[in-house]
Amino acid sequence: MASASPQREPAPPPPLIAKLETRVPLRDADRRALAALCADAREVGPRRNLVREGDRPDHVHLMVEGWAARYKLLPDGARQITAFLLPGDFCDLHVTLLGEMDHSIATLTRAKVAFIPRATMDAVTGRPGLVKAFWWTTLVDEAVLRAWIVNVGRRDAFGAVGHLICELYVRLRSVGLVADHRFALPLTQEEIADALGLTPVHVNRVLQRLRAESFISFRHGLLTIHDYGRLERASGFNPNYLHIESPVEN
Amino acid sequence: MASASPQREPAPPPPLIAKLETRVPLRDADRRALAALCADAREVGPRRNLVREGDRPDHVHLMVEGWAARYKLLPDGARQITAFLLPGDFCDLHVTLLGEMDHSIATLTRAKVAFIPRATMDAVTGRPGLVKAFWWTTLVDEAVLRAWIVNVGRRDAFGAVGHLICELYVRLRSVGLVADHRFALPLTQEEIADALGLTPVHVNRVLQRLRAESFISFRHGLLTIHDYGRLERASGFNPNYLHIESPVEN
DNA sequence: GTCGCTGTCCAACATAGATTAGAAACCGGG
DNA sequence: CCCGGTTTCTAATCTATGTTGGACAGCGAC
Repeated sequence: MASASPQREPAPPPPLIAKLETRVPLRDADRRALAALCADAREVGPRRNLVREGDRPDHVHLMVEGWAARYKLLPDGARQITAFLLPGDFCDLHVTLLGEMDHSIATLTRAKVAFIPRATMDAVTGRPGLVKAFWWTTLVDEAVLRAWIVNVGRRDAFGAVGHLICELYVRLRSVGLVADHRFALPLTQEEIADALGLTPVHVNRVLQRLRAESFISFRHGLLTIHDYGRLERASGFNPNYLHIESPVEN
Repeated sequence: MASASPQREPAPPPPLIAKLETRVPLRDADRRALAALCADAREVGPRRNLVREGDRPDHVHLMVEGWAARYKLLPDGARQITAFLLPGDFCDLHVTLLGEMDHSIATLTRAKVAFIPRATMDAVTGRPGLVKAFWWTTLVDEAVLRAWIVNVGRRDAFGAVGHLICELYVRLRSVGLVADHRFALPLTQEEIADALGLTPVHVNRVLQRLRAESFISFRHGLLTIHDYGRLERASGFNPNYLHIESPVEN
């Protein structure tokens, strides 16, 4: 299968650049350096490991298209997903400075992933403008992690699922992947469960309820939010932690 | 009360420098710049807010002595602690690049905190060696957050408490705050509960069990681990995510 | 020494969510 | 169009953890 989804845009600026530019000003040279990073992206099938805990990968992975997840496995086989990686997200900027991977990363859907040699990465990291830009993305990632801890630790299942949906909605919208209040959510109920520390059957119950009370509809991987404000309130979502601030009316 | 705890060391190198130096080589000039940051530290009482969600603080806070916590409040008043801040930890490096605080920070014990003006911070951040060093700390913080998500999401209360104890043990040891297998743990059972998404009464139950099965003893804010290996195994703790690697035999 | 506060501990009871098992719907491939 | 593997959905049962309420211990202030 060469061409994948029915709706597809030419998207001249790679999502990474688009994302960085919403917040950090980039020079032309920087922009070119970044574009080069995204150049050589490989197709990867769904449910493929990109790196595994314990690896010391010699290159950094960058999502160009499709979804991936960061996860940890427990001795008893349980899995906890700690992040969903969307187009424009680095998978493992860490390896630049940290040694060994402390978690694994796998694609969820078929995806396009850029494999960036460590050396190239170091070169880019040499540019003062770009270290800052990358540091910024790291800080936002951190903020998302904090929000997830709250989600898992103190919200009930209903609130947690609602909150996750709101987050994905805002993040995807900021990358232009939301049309109206509808977006592709290629997640299995089990994957949602693993992200929220729940059981697939309980996620199912919650999803039923979200539908029954007409917050959302979700079929065939397409999710529609019927009343965003109501969902936001019901799940105590506050987008401030995503630091998208001024959507930069460009 | 002027002098607090019985055991206290002169500790000429501020914990921040000690911490950074375990991993990133620093130049003399860098070291001096860092020392300057720690210079003007103020005493702060216990349970004082340093910053609150929504603030746009004009300076960065750095823990020099004592404990603090990062937390979020939910609409229903529940609290989730997302990090414990120990000596040498920055509280809010974020504000350098992110705008508004998306969470609050409060001291837990009486503490010494350096208030670093944003301008000073920017100057320091200008040094290539130091941006990297700071970026490294951010990456480790991130790794800790991921471990916490697993803790809260997929471990049962017993495992979670055990895991937290192991983490604090290793982190404190790396800063020289552990003698034998005993260290000061100035946390209330309620604070532990708020960190793990549990209830104070259930934390109490778990603590009882940890004592009954002689994993630890914990009285008067002093915690002793009786068999570290066993506790590590029982709680599925793997220190790899702290990236302390070579404990730098100095 | 007593008061008042905070933190620990304890017990009885309630419930959100886990577990297990299986039926139905869906999907890609031959 | 059928087949085997996934994913979704349901129902019945069980359990870890939450809730409430109250006793007790430690400790600083007076």
